Amino acid sequence: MLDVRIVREDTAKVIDALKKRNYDPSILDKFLKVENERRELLRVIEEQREQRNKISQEIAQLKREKKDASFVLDEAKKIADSITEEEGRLKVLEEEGMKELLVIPNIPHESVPAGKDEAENIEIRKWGTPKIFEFQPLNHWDIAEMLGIIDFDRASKIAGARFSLMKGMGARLERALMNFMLDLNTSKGYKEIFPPILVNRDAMIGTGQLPKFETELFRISDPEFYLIPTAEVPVTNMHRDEILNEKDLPIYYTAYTPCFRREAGSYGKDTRGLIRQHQFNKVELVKFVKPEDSYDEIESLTNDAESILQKLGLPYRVIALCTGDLGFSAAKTYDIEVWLPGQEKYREISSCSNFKDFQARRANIRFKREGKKGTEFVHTLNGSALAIGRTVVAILENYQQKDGSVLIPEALRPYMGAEVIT
RNA sequence: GGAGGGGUGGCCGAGCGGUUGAAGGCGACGGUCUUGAAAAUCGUUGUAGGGGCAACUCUACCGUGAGUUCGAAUCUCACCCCCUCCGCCA
Repeated sequence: MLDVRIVREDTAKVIDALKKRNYDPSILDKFLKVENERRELLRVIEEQREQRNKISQEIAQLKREKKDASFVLDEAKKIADSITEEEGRLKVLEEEGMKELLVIPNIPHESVPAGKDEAENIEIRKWGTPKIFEFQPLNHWDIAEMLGIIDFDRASKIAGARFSLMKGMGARLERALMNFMLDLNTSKGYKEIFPPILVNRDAMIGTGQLPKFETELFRISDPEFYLIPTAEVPVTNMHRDEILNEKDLPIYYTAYTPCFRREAGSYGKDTRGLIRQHQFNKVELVKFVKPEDSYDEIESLTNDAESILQKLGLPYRVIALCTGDLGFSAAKTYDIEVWLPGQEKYREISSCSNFKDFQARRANIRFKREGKKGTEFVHTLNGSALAIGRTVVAILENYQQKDGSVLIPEALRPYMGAEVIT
């Protein structure tokens, strides 16, 4: 959520940001209109309340002196009625305003390249060299099926399309990656968290999934809960409605969770294999930092995610998302894309974002500076480190051998208890 | 699922419907005392929004939301959360 003050007083800047994101700037019109009415009305109401409070004091005084108060009482009654009525109108305006404000996206940082869609994202750096195979490398689903470590047919029997079932060394690989990533992240100072994966509506609003992206989430009713699409949601919301101490910042968390996504609107995309699933595992990094540090922190967070790929020996590139491709809540995002020999393409395996105060404002996460009055919103960041299903894909495809077996990356062998999957 | 208890400021903990933004204590900060520290003592100590150059001032907030009232932390209703006991359960 943007600072209402900025929307009101620096409207041009917000319009500019919306245009860069391919949003229609007229979404601001209604908000601004409602907001002005709200402020005007609030002013009137506060004046009336002041009057009412004064009269109430008078009544109290008269009663204490056992004097007759009926005259002032009439007047008080009139004001009270008027206030009740105006407050009703105020509430409507507040709700309308909030409804509008919650669907306005974050303002991209000035360092974010301008562009209308993913074609205009900028490659920042590359690591590793895609291996030249002396045979035609296979897709991961072919490899996995031959090795008998993933069973898509049975997954679809028991759940449906876009689900997978790991078996034997496949299941072991999934678990090994989880532990490997968590161990590496915690060794860098991230505190391990294992949060609820069902959350309430307020949590989803806090990180920006709701109200705009309802159709991308799984929801259960009775009682109402949402399945998290990423650990970002529960972990960021840990500090909702809190005032943190300056000395506690920065806070670094890492969390493994299953993630659930409807993938509505992606029919026909990545229908085979592990790339796009309704349920997948992911290890996430989340940071709470002081505003002045957040752009350094996104660099180090991205580096931390990259280091996992380096340890696994998987070639990747880092790209900066352009303004048109940036997510709703993000001010800046780097995607890390891993090389997939089966597709001869780099594919997203991590997304690292700085949300600045956008989520903090929605979730009301503040901090207090030592010796300073008042509070400020923290900046929040997060990134995958990494999406586990896609890491499995990358390992199977990059480490496949001519005989159909798959070598285990060195760093993972202690976790796998094996050097190769045959 | 059944029965009961409870949610007040950073924390603990009071609070006859009327100067209660909220006693008291702890903690924190500042001063005095002390060579220094402790002890003692005095003072300060919530958040947000509005108005004013400023001193300052107004409004709201005692789990959440509705209601009663001129006036609600205090009364009524609904909901949420926490705790205890019973039942059930991985």
